Amino acid sequence: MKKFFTEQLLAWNQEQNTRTMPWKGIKDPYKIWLSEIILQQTRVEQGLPYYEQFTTAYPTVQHLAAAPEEEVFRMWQGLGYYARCKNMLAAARQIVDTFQGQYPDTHEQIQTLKGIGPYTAAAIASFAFNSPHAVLDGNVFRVLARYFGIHTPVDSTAGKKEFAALAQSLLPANQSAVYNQSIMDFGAVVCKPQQPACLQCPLSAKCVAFKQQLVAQLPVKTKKLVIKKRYFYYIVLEYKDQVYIRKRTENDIWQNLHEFILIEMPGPINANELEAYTAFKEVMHNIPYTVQGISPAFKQQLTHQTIYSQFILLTAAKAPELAHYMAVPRARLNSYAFPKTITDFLQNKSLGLF
DNA sequence: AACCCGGGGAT
DNA sequence: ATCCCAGGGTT
Repeated sequence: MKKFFTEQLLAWNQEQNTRTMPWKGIKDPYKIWLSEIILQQTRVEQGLPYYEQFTTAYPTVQHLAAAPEEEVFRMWQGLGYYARCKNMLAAARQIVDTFQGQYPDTHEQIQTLKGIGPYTAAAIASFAFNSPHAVLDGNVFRVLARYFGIHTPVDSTAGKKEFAALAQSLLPANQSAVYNQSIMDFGAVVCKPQQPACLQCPLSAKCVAFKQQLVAQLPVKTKKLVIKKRYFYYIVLEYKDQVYIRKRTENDIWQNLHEFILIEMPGPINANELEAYTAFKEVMHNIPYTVQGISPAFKQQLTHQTIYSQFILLTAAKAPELAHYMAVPRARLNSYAFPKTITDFLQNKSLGLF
């Protein structure tokens, strides 16, 4: 069963796999690494333009390591999971500082880099160095759960161990790069999450889930998604063509991105009445201002949160003294990274203010 | 072990 | 709405 699996998978790859990606088949560990970080929990189509931008702007790890953090974050803007960006930059500097600019070539060393876990270490080790480590990503979990009929939840510790051992046992040690590439492509193209192409699948004859009609039930996941709602009211305070922003530093969404003066409310309010709230008065207590306008509400759906944002535009009558905020000329806002909901606001010309 | 972290496409 | 995407880090 295992031998059939590996043989058929490699045959499918050779005969039917037409999936193409710019990083596929390359051997430069730096570019492989960039692609892997960008693609963590991110679809290939979404990550593709970012990969092109990063490899163009930073063709080597030395270029990336020397880049200003703000510039790198700006390039990452819109891709999400911003800790990846922070860790990527840290890893680039690790490589330059402690590995003499030479990308580490062993699985053990690779996994010491920031932002590289079991999956990414195996991917780089196999793709760049043909090292015999099986990748275990969402595709692999799904393909193996179905083909072998495994009901162990993939989001449990026991499941991760079981699937990791199975994946490793299937890996032909001298073909780790092509095998790892094949199983992920196969999961993305044939053994898809919804409506997999079982009738064209070269593995279906021995696929447990197919034979038992359990394809839709596998893989098993236990965690349930809880989505909380949050209500953000942003004060866009201007003084002499400068706008007040700050970097988010809390353990919360959008860490290291920038924002305007935020007042978060426990529930929705009428933005026209924001001035009456204590939180607003505390921020604006000795700043004379006039209201220039109030934006429509922006809604952003994240995986675990729904964010409702509204922007109140104020002009200060004298220079505001605001701790923790910096005054930035409007024309220079584009050198800072913002969350999607704020870039949406900045691009909304209906208010005529930006 | 449980929880947190974005944005977007498909259904 | 719900799921899931070339997952990793923190608590």
